[in-house]
Amino acid sequence: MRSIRPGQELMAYGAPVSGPLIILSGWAVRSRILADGRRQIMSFILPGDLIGNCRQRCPLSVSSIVALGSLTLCPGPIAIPALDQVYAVSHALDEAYLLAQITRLGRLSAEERLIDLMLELYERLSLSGLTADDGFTWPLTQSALADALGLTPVHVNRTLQHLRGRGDVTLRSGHLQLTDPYQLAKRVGHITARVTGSSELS
Amino acid sequence: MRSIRPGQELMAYGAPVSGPLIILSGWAVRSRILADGRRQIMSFILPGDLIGNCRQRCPLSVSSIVALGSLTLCPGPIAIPALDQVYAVSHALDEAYLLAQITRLGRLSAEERLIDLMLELYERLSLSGLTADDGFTWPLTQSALADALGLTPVHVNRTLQHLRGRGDVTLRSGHLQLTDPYQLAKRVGHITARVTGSSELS
DNA sequence: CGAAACATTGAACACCCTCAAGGCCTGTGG
DNA sequence: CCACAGGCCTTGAGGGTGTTCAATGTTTCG
Repeated sequence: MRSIRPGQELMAYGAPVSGPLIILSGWAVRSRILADGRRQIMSFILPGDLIGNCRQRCPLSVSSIVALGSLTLCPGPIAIPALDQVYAVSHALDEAYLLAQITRLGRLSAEERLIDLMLELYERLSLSGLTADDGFTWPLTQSALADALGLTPVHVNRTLQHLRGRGDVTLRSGHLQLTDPYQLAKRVGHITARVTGSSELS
Repeated sequence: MRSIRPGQELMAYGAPVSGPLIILSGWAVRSRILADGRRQIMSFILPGDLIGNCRQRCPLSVSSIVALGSLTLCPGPIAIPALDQVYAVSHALDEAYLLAQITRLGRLSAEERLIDLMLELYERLSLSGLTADDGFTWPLTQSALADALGLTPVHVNRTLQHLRGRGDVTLRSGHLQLTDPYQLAKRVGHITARVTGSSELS
């Protein structure tokens, strides 16, 4: 098990991938920085998630991975046939979340993007039992949210206030509370990721 | 080998994935349609590309796949250990292209998005020998481009004319010609996808 | 207690959208 | 051969969503 400090880079863009890691606690982001400093967050990595899950020889990282807060992680087991399915499902879910992110950025309004992302995080954390009473720990700054949603921090702030004003969410001191997740999902047309026919998840 | 008509759906969203397929000729798109009719194209599928490349049990499709023009394809070989690496690299490249798409949609301007996508398609087709003299067949309507780039067809049209006006590209009758790919790549900070340490690609 | 990071607010502007109309090209049928 | 229909592309004018710049308030932490 390893401990990581806030802001530390777990994996650098273009660097060789050493091996699979499992996040035990804390959040991280997969991101890319453009030449002029613009940053795009591709996806969020939550407790229980697997990273560095590559099958090709000499894999290179296609994104950098940065710890949002303090993080603990441990090496993932390799070459255990019984875990093939777990790795495969994990990989498929990762892909599904990337597709959801593309749809958010390409076709949703700022308000829809925020709600849709909150619902995705809520569902993913629920699978690990990290939610309680439709709420969960929220370590994201508005600036990080902006980089994930393709917006500016200023506009994220205004959109958040709009959501608070409508009573859709309660967000303060690192905790997000969804007033009515089902109703929100219906409003923005949010769909839950599903990658296998049977109901075996994660 | 199978032939597919223009507009035909190869794979439906949420439907079981039957098995791997290889595109022999023609282009297709991975897309998702929202409840109100908005469409987002996640990625383009080019000749030589592999689809339905899932390892989990009972895989469900997380996007629908639609033929852009006429298409020919054949089933991909399965359970041949020697091909594991090919499948792994194909999968890694797919992921890299999704990340590139996320960055395009989240942080690039309309003009940058267009150029960046053109360069990606150019590079991918080059790997299959489907380009000649910095140009290639261009089967995309402006409407399809808009759905891929998160823009409206009207604005795609205006942006294209701007590019033509600057002499960056020549686009007419189904053929795209890049005036100076290297210069364009430099201008928008485009980076070529790379997923393995050695120089074995595709 | 002071500094730094984060959140909030206002005003002006830009990029891209919407709506609507017209032009071009291709294939089809009379 | 011509008329017509249906995609697709093009163009204009006006409006809205989100940006930029800048300043102030708030929280956190050493």
